[in-house]
Amino acid sequence: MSELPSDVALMWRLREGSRRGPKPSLTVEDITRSAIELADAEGLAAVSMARVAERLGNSTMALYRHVKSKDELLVLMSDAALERPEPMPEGIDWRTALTFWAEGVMVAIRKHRWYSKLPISGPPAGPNNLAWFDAALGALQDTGLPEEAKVGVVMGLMTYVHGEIRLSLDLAAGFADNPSAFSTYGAVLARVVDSRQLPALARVLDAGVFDTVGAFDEESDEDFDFGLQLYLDGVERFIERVCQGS
Amino acid sequence: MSELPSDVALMWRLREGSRRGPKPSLTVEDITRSAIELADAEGLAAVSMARVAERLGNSTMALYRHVKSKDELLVLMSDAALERPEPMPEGIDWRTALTFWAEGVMVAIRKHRWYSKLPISGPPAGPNNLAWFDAALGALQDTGLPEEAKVGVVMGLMTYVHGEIRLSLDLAAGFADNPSAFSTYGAVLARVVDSRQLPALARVLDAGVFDTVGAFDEESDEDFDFGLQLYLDGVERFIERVCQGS
DNA sequence: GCTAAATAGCGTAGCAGGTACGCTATATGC
DNA sequence: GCATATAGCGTACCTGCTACGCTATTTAGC
Repeated sequence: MSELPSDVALMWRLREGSRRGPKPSLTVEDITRSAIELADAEGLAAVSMARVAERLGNSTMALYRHVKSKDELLVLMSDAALERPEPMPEGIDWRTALTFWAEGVMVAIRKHRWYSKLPISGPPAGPNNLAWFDAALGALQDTGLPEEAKVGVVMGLMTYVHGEIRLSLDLAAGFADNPSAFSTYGAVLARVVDSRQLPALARVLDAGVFDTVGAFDEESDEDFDFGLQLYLDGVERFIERVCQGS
Repeated sequence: MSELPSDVALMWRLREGSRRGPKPSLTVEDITRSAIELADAEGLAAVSMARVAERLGNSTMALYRHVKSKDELLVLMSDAALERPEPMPEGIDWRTALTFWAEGVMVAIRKHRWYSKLPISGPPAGPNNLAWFDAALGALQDTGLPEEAKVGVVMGLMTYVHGEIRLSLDLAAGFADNPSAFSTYGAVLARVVDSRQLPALARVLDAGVFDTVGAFDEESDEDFDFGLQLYLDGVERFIERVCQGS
């Protein structure tokens, strides 16, 4: 019966109603929602305690009655920003299900482009994060993998998916800041790459692979799907290997 | 002959020596090295322009003669912190080579635990980053994949590797901050997970998978290798498919 | 009801960090 | 030598997080 960490208690709304004192004019949910709206509109850098309070018509310090610190607020945002996953379609195989899941993650996070800039503070513990975790584990239900292997597969998948999203969002942000740095990427590399020192890269440049980077598109899921399918091919082989006896 | 971005020019040391004025008492390299040492010793949060300048026996504002902004300094750090990759052993197959490469990345980044907290500002453009990129492309030399496919494979691999490292370092940092939050992770989940709402996760808990999370170890490469091998299995299948004619 | 205790909101202030600006000293090109 | 470009730096401004203490408000316990 140890104490739960305060952020976990807040995310699961476990504070028991204490009675005495004035009625709160704010709730943690209001604060979190307001911070998320602000981040959506102006980016994570615009989220300061002062700006959030201003939006709510309160003073900066009022927030600290509901939230221990700004870091705690960021943790709350990171769970609240993810909506619940859509329920999986019935009767699909694990591979279709994980692809469906991965695209759901991508769609959910793309609604909040600051998401992947949040610091990771610990393993997933909020209700929405755990719901996504559960959904991915559920997709592996019929594979016969042992539970521990399912966790390994899902953790690797999460790492890949979050990493890919982070990369594409950060590149998109960089592109928005400074489009010319991208359209000239091929040219910059050509200026700087010595084919004696970086021969493999020079071959790629010669093949013109980076000449079209100017056509950079945040919404392009090509790279995302490509890497995802590679990983899932690996999972397929792993399942065959582990479950060959059954 | 357009201008190179100033951070790229700095990383490749392309500033041409201009003559007039006092001799600089500082170089960009000094500043970068000093910032890296400070981050190694006290974390990225300790890296302020003031602290870096103090280490160098200069005033804060002196740094701005060499570096446009703190963000630019971070970009310089992100390239300088990676050493050059060790040369690949001769005569190994692509899979051994990429595993060797991935472990090299992990070792290199683990020397600078703040690395994965850096914001991503654009595609790799510094000499060290490009050297690593080249090394991974070189590992696929004999596969017969077209250049564009190599790039896709390597990008996916980088995403996975960096993501996994980021996750493990951030979790390790969280663990150092607050070990009890980790040793009680299983217990927290048990308190909070309802087996009706999150059935797959509940099964994992029942199987006791999270009971040993207390034995959290930053150095454990198990998860890293597991996911890596899954991905490489996928690459293997991809190569077979694409190159079946040859 | 009445009182004591707990609590919400908030004003103030301290501290840290990034950086614009302008001054001074110094080295070089002409 | 003199004009000019540049290195270093002191000052000052702004933004951001948050500790502290005051006041007003509500309720538990009597």
